[in-house]
Amino acid sequence: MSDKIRVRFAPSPTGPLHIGGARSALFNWLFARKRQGDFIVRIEDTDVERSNLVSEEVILEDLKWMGLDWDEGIQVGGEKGPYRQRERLEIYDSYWKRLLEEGKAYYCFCTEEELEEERESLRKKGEMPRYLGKCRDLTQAERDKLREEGRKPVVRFKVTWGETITVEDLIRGRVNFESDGIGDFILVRSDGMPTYNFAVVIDDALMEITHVIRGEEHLSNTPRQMMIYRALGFKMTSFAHISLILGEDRTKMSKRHGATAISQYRKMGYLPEALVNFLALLGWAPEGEREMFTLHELVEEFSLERVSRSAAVFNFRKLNWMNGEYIRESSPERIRDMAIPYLQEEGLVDEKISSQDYQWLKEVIALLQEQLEYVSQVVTHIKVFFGDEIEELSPEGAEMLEDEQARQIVQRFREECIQVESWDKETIKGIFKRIGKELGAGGKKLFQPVRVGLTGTLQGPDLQSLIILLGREKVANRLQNTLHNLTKNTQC
RNA sequence: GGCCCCUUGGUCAAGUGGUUAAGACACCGGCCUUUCACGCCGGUAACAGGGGUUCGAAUCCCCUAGGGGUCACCA
Repeated sequence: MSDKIRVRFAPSPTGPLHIGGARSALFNWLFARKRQGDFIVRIEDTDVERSNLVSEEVILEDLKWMGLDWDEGIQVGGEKGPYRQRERLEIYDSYWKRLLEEGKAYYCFCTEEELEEERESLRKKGEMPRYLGKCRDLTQAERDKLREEGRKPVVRFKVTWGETITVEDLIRGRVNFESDGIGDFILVRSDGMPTYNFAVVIDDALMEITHVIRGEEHLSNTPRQMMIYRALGFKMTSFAHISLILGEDRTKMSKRHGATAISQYRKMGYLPEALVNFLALLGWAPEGEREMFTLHELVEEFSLERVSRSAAVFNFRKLNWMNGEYIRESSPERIRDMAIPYLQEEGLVDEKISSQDYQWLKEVIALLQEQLEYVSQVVTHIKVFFGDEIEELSPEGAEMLEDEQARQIVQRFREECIQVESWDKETIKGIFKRIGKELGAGGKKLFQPVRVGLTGTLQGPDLQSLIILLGREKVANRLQNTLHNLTKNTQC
C-alpha cells in the first residue's frame, strides 16, 4: 500500500450520462492525472429496478468519447474488483453481519405505513423526518415472531445520538451535522440488497479510494457514510463536494432545460474537446485568463483549490461559441467526415460517396465551417449547394433584381459562364471584370445581383468559391430559372 | 418545515484587507469585406441588504433576504 491518490467515478446505470455526472467524472479524472493517481470506474447497480446494462454501456462509451480513460474498474479489471456492485454482494454481507454482531446495526420490521406515519408526525412537529429507532431493542423472541408473520426485515445502522459529525470538505471547509438529526438509516434492504450509503462506503474503503469527489447533492449523505467508516474501523477518505449545475431558471439541471445527456451533444455534432473544455470551466477556473484548453492542458492546470463553491448555470450560448471555435480550428476533413451522416440522413448525399464528391464535400465544408456552432447545423447551411433552382427569393433579393442593370448583369454573367472554356477562380474573376467594364458596374452592384440570382439571398459564403463549387451547369440553370421566374411574375 | 450549502454584471467567472473590481459568452457600436459569417477595436453592465471589526472592506464576524440541495428499502 502506498500513499498514491485513488479516485473514482461511480455512476449508477439507470440512464444516460448526464452533464453533471460527466463533470464529476472529468474532475476526478483531472485530479488523478494531475497527481499521478489512479482513476477507477465502478458501477453502482444496487437499484435492481432501474439499473440496466444498456445504460452502463452508454455511460462508458460517453466517458471514452470525452477522452477519459481509467486505470482500474469495469471493463479493464484490477486487483480490487469486482467493480460492479451486484457482483460484490457477499462482500457487503460480511460487513453488515459484523455490524449486527457488534450491536452497531439491527433488524427493523417496520412497514412502509408505519414509517410514513412516523415521518408525517415529525414533519408536523417541525422536526427532521427520520426513523427514531423503534426496532432497536426488539428481543430475539419478538424478532422471531415478526419473522413468522412473514415480515421481511431491513438492517438499520444504529446512530449514536448527541454527536456532532464534522465533514472536512476540501472545497467547502468544515461542515457540521448533528447526529440527532439523522435517523437510523437502512444498510440492507428487505431483499438483501445493500443501499447506496452502505455499499459506497464498503467499496470506497476496500478499493482504497483516497478522495471522494462528487456532486453537492451528496453532502448531506456524508455524515452517514462517515459513521459507517468509523463503525467498521476503516481509514477515512477525504471528501470534496462540487457545486451543482443549474438550468437557466437556476434549478437543478434536468431534461426540461434542454439537452442534458452527453450523448445528445454527441449526436448534435459537438466536439468532445469543446464539451470537455466547457465543462471544466463550469465550477472551476484556471489561473490566468486563458480559457481554451486541451484535455492535456487541463491536467496541467487543474487543482481542487480552484473549484468554486457556488452553483453554476449551464450557458448553452457559450458552449455553442466554444464549440464553434473548435470547429473552426478543425481540419475540413474532420468536419466533413462528421457531417456526412447528417447529410445522408437528409438525403443530400448518397450512402456510397464517390471520391469526387468526397473531395467536393471537403471544399464545401471548408467554406461553411466558420459559421457552424455544431456540425448537424451543416444540413441547413449546405442547402445552397444543391438544386437547379434557388430555394426562395428573399424580399431584399427580389428588390435588388427589380433593377434593370442588375438583371442585365445576371443575364450576361450566365452567357459568359456558358461560353467560357475553363472553370476556375481566375476565369470567374475575368468574367466579373469583363461585365463590370461593359456595364459600368462594380463592387456590390456587380456581385450581389449574381449572388441573388444564384441563392436568392443577400448573404452566404464567398461568391467566387460558391460559383466554382456549384459547377457550371448549376450556375447556368439557376440563373436562368431565376430570370425566368422573374419575368413570369412581372408579366402577371 | 428541519438540516446543510451558496450569493461579484443577463451567464461563466478572477479577486483572498488598500485594484480605475480582471477576462470570457451574450448584447450594442465601429472597422475589415462584393454579402453573411469569421476576425479586429471599442462600449453598456456587478460586489443581495443591513449591522459590526478595521485607518481602510467584494475580501473577516453577525443578522436578514434570496436561491439551491437534502430529508427513500434512488443514487
